[in-house]
Amino acid sequence: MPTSSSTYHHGDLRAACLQAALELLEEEGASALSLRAVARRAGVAHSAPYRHYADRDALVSAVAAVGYRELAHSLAAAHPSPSTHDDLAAVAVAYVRFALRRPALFRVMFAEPCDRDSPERVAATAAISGYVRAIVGRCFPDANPEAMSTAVWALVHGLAFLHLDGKLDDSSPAVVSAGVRAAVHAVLAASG
Amino acid sequence: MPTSSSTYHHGDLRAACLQAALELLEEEGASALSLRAVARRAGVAHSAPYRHYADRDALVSAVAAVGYRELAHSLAAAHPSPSTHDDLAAVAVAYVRFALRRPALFRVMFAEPCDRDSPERVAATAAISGYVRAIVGRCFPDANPEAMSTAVWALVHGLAFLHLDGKLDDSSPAVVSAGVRAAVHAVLAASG
DNA sequence: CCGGCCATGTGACCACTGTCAACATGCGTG
DNA sequence: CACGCATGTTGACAGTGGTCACATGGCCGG
Repeated sequence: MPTSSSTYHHGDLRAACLQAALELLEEEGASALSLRAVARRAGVAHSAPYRHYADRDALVSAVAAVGYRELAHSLAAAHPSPSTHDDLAAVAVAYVRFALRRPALFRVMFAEPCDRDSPERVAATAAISGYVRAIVGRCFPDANPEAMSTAVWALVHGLAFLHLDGKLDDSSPAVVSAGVRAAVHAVLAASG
Repeated sequence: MPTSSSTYHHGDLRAACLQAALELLEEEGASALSLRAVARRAGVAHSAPYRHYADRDALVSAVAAVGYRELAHSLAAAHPSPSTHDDLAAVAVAYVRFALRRPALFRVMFAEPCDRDSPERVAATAAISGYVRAIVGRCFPDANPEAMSTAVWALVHGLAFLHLDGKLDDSSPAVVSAGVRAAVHAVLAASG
């Protein structure tokens, strides 16, 4: 049945499913992310993925974990060790652009009533949380680290979601970047 | 077939569907919000709702719209016309608590790849946006209104989502309120 | 007062999904 | 070399969104 030179056993179906899921998400959107579609794309029977993922949520969690890693990567690429307001704004822009570049993935990461206990997920979010805290420590040495980290992550995360939902102007990457930068600077300048 | 004293024609199935959808969301969670479940609860055939809502998304949009109205109500109840940082923090707390009190509804409002063009939705979000802008005008008369409004909404919205996703401590309402207040004050105090 | 129109509700139907259980295969190990 | 067990397959079931032709009966014109 399989198309070509294929053994009965796939080899690494677990990874293939993950790959297929990411591709589907990118190409067809979140609604196309079904276990059966994943199986089709991987060229296996519709129930084969169950050998590797207990249920749909398990697959989705694995996809989300990949997303967290890629997000962390994008942020790190924006600035190696942000220490000024401008650096912070640059990271914020990277965060929002990631969300707009991979909207379906971003939604899977945050918008699903997530399985908080998935170890992959908690590890990944802990990594992001730690990254934010390190930035805050450098940018705002006098602030309460806990509260300020929360606020910064929330601000950036909120910007991403509002853009994603079309609540803010997202007509071009340039205007998005400018808007994010302006928002970050506005809130940091406002003590009055 | 209908259970009791019922006419063939329901009377106001449109409203009944909406009501049923809200109840389902509250009682069973987002995954239980199906058109068929709505129809069952309203006591009509599974295809009846299609007379009033073109498809599932249309129903969901209507649900989201009532969510927006209720959110606006909760915010207004928190403080009639906020004008200090503390007032603002109180509104932020109300926003986050709304999200935690009605998590499924909140997700429907923001996490679905929304149908941006639904007139009900754009009107509702415009209302919230205007409300935020009015607050910002009073609290931060010197700030850029556009950028500052965006930032404030994003901050509060992000706080809500991070709590909802279990990324922040949400063990009790008191600690949530304290955390939100601390975050808002931290970011507004940080100019350095 | 009555007959018919048409919005509204019905039931059968399709394609699709998640999930399960019984079965087939063949790789790794003894 | 043969056998076990992880891996993949087949087939089935219930539930879902969505469409269609058809039934019903409230309301309006005559």
